[in-house]
Amino acid sequence: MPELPEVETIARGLRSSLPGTRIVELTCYCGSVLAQEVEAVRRRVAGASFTGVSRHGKYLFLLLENALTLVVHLRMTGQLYMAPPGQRGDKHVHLEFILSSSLFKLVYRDVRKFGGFSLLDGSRMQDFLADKRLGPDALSIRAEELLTRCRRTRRPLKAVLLDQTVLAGLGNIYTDEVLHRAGLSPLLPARDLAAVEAKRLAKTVHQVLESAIRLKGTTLSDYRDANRQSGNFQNFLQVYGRRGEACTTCGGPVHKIRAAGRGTYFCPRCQTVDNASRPRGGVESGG
DNA sequence: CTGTTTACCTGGGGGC
DNA sequence: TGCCCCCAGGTAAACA
Repeated sequence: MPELPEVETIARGLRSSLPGTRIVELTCYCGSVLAQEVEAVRRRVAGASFTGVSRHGKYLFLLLENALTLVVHLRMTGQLYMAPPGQRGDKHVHLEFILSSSLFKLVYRDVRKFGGFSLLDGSRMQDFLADKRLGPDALSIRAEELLTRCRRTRRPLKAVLLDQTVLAGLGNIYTDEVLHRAGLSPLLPARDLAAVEAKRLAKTVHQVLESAIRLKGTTLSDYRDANRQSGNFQNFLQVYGRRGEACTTCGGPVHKIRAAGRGTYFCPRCQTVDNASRPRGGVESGG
């Protein structure tokens, strides 16, 4: 599941090769991965050069000349990678950008076809972002802002961290890993978060994401980077996918529950709602 | 407005 | 070998 570290890894991979290359032709094998009509997209991008690559949360932005932007979301199983121009893809390849480069083409592959592209012109970008109501990027959010945003709701922390309008970039895997390392229960009502906990939470978010980026993301099944390489962070997961195994902190068994509609892994001993280190009921002074 | 549930889509795994 | 069923989950839409 591509989350922030996976999307960032792809962005970095593309950024080193894509800018400066020109789109010669767009071949579409499945129209549903394009938000707009296929022929309209083909006509508009043909001949345009890539100028840059950026990211916010799990959204990837491929910048083109003439203030055109291709917004990409990989959802569950989307892959965006460079491949030799002559390489033949399988039935899950839905989009191919034939480029001016003789070295590679840009390929979109997606087994479940949840993800896809939207072509926007400069004037529509703000509308797009406003419509998504994306929160601040998880890599740069500050503790004070995280605290403010958490205290707006009684929903459990798990649901709040997954909510892209609160914080953009965390998905199911990294949310569980962050909560475990921060010693916070996924079931804790976000409104009850103490300031000291928000500080710890923000710090842990940054640490986990940066560590995962260094290791080029987590590959459990489908994820591959822009060069089709697997990530390595799956070897460092503390709780995700480890039901019944020993907690790396206390040795107790990792539990799996359903929270916010998602499979949620955590250690009830290390991640309690009644955490003695957490000031309760607004007792915390200073405010 | 808030919070929860469902649809989208396909492959993989268990049971038989 | 193969059929049935369920599960995985990011987001949007539908729902209470």
